[in-house]
Amino acid sequence: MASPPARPALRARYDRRQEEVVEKAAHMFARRGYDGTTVSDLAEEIGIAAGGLYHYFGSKEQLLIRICDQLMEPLLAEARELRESDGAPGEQLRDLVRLWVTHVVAHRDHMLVFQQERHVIERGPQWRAVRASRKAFERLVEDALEEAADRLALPDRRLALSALLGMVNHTAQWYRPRGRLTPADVADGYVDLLLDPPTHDPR
Amino acid sequence: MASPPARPALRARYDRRQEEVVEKAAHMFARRGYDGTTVSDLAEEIGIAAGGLYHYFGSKEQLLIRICDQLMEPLLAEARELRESDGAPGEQLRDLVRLWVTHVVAHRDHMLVFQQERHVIERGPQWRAVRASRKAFERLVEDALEEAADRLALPDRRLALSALLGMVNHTAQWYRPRGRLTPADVADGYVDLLLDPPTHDPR
DNA sequence: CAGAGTACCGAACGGTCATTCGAACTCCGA
DNA sequence: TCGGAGTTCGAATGACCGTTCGGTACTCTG
Repeated sequence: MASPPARPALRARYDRRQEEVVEKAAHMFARRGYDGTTVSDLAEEIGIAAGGLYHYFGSKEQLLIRICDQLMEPLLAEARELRESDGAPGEQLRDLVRLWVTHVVAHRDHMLVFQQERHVIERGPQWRAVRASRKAFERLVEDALEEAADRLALPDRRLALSALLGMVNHTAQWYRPRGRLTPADVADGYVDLLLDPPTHDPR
Repeated sequence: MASPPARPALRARYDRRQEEVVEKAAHMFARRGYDGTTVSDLAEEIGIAAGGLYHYFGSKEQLLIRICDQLMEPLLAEARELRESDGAPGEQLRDLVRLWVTHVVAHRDHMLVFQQERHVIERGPQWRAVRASRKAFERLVEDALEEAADRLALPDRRLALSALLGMVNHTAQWYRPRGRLTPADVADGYVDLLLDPPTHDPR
């Protein structure tokens, strides 16, 4: 991998191209799998020779790391921001899940890759940052659940957390943008499952 | 791949060995990924030379197919049996989810492989049977949800189905047999989330 | 114990793939 | 228009891996 160009005018183009590679790679990895996609396949999709890709990335694995980073880092940042904002503590859970589902849906390919390559992510020191991001985010969700504990439909909070993680992550596998549900609809559905029905409802 | 031995006395040993290969393969595939596990790795784990494995399996992919088949076929069969049994129609959902979670937990490695290699399963005619099993099973779950529709906490049944699929499948990723929750506990938790609280409860 | 059927070995093969690298080309800045 | 930084090509490389196959040792059967 070459270092990025020093001249600012060229730097922009370089960054744009690099971004294109990440995006196309995420799409192909999601469809055919990481190992099922050769560097040549990817290069052909971009429109350059295989060797040319290494101008933008040091290795195939670094590309994969970048995909996962781009997924987790902004999500974590936004979630932290939300957490520090004021707002009814009980309603933070709903906002968090909305943010989360929206993110998953907006980066479906990244998410599918992230899930499919779990075994790679779990091993190796080069994945430490990605693992830390995921852990930190899950911790935020856990805290939000804790704050809504008195309204939780499930006595076991660990189980509630696992259930929520399962539901939201699985969303990447079935959600279609042109469907009838918005990401917020989906998120609200999940939260409604987790929380007891409002008490002001007389039967 | 050689044909199985004709002599019955040897057939038993052959079958046992084959089963051992499937089990060990599922375990390694779950941990290191399908592509991350070489045939030599697997052979070493079994304790024979790489070539020797081909005595029991035609190819690495056939082995993967077998793993997925062994996961889905018994599950589908048991689910169908349950469905045809008598029992309160409303309670079939709970029994089905219990059966399902128990199965997922008992075959965690198979399940993890099944999820991780989704992109392979979706392609190619040799995977048709596996895809059909999964589809049929999901259909059974859908029907059970339908029957419990009047007690569902979520108006949107498709969303409820997706949520349930997400929760249960995700269970393979966190459940530990030595934990404090039994599979039935977990299953009941999921069902409790999906169903409205019982109406006979006076506040 | 003989010999057929069975299990496994171990070396080799063919193919694929990530990665490297020097040359060639493009295009910006002066 | 020129020089050089930046970009891409294309061929080569080296490693790895799934699979094959002929031979060997083992085991059950009669």
